[in-house]
Amino acid sequence: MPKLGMEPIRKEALVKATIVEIGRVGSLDVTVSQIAKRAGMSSALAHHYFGSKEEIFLAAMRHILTLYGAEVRGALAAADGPDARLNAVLRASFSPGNFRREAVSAWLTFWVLAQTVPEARRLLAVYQRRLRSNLLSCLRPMAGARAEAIADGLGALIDGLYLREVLKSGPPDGPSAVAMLLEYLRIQMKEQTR
Amino acid sequence: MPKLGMEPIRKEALVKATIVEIGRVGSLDVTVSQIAKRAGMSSALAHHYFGSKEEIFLAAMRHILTLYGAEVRGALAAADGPDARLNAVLRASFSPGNFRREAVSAWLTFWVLAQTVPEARRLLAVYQRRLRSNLLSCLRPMAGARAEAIADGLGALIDGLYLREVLKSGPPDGPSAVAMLLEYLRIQMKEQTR
DNA sequence: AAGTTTATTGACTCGTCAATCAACAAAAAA
DNA sequence: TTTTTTGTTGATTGACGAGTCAATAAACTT
Repeated sequence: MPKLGMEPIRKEALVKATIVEIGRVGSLDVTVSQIAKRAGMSSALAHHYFGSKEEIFLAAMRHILTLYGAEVRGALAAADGPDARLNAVLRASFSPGNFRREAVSAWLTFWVLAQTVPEARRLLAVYQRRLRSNLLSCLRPMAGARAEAIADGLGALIDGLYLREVLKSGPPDGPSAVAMLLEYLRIQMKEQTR
Repeated sequence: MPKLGMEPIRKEALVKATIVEIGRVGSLDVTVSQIAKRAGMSSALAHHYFGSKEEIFLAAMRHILTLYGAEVRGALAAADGPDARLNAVLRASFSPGNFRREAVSAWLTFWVLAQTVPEARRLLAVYQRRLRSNLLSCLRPMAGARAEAIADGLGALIDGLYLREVLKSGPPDGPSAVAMLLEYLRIQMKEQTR
């Protein structure tokens, strides 16, 4: 009973199933069959639409980055003024969604992928540039020439705090990570006035 | 021609070969045969001495952490006074050795492993505690009660900067990462005096 | 109605790999 | 010197997995 126009539906199902499966096993050691089964189709169909396992992973990575981008945009839209906007960007990186098992595994394994798969590296670079640009647009009004250095510091701190939160034992504590970021920002801004 | 007392020699060879192979492929997708071949023995012997692939990986992880620990200890021994000691600890995380392909892959894949393998998580926790304790012993004389917060910030910043250096395109720039850490430290210390 | 495109899968190929085992060799212990 | 322990590997097992393919069927085109 083949309905037409299945391609986007199947692809989306596969992408979501991929992320779930990566979260379930905690690595890229996921078979196309597992993914296809969770997405409710045969593995042959998965190959039909994506061609290879690597393409499936890259599509999943794009999806994760898209989700993150949407979250940031949403938070930014509701924020007024540089201060609130900066707050929104920082909080977005530590939202509950980013601490879900699937998201954590996705990020960690994508970092590994980025070592060797050029497209994965490119996608990661896109994300970092976007974060940096978001930070800069808030920081420039407040920090002027020092905005760049502060943005770089915040960016690295975000990644490091995220890594530590997700790998420590016990539940992650997003708010305390955000507090650390705000403290960093606070002393950087105080620095501003000599 | 079996010489006796081979066990430690074989194990060491396997551990080193494991790290090289992980660096070569950039992930844990390394076969026991590849490792054994590089270490100059049959895969059966690798299983004989380690029992399973996972045990080989954990031994490799212990080795990496041991190397790092030795590097820090060495740098600390040559440093006089809290300031110099702090400098030594920070620089040790961004030494050329830590930017070698094998070390990078090892750290990234161990982070992934730590999600699901308790022993890997434990080892990572040991490393983090040691780093924290090293930082604290330097910071307490300079920062008193604020030492803990500063140590946590430095720890996260180290991980985040490392991640960004190794995943960016182009060669990593250790000194600039260290400079960022020192800048963070500088403004934290300035904060000390209101 | 005939032909083309899209959807779909079961079966299969070809390869790989972790782990085991039997067997052999040499040193040490008895 | 017999026995035990230690070192070592080739061959094998048993399983799994990525990707292909032929075949089936529904929809759309002409």
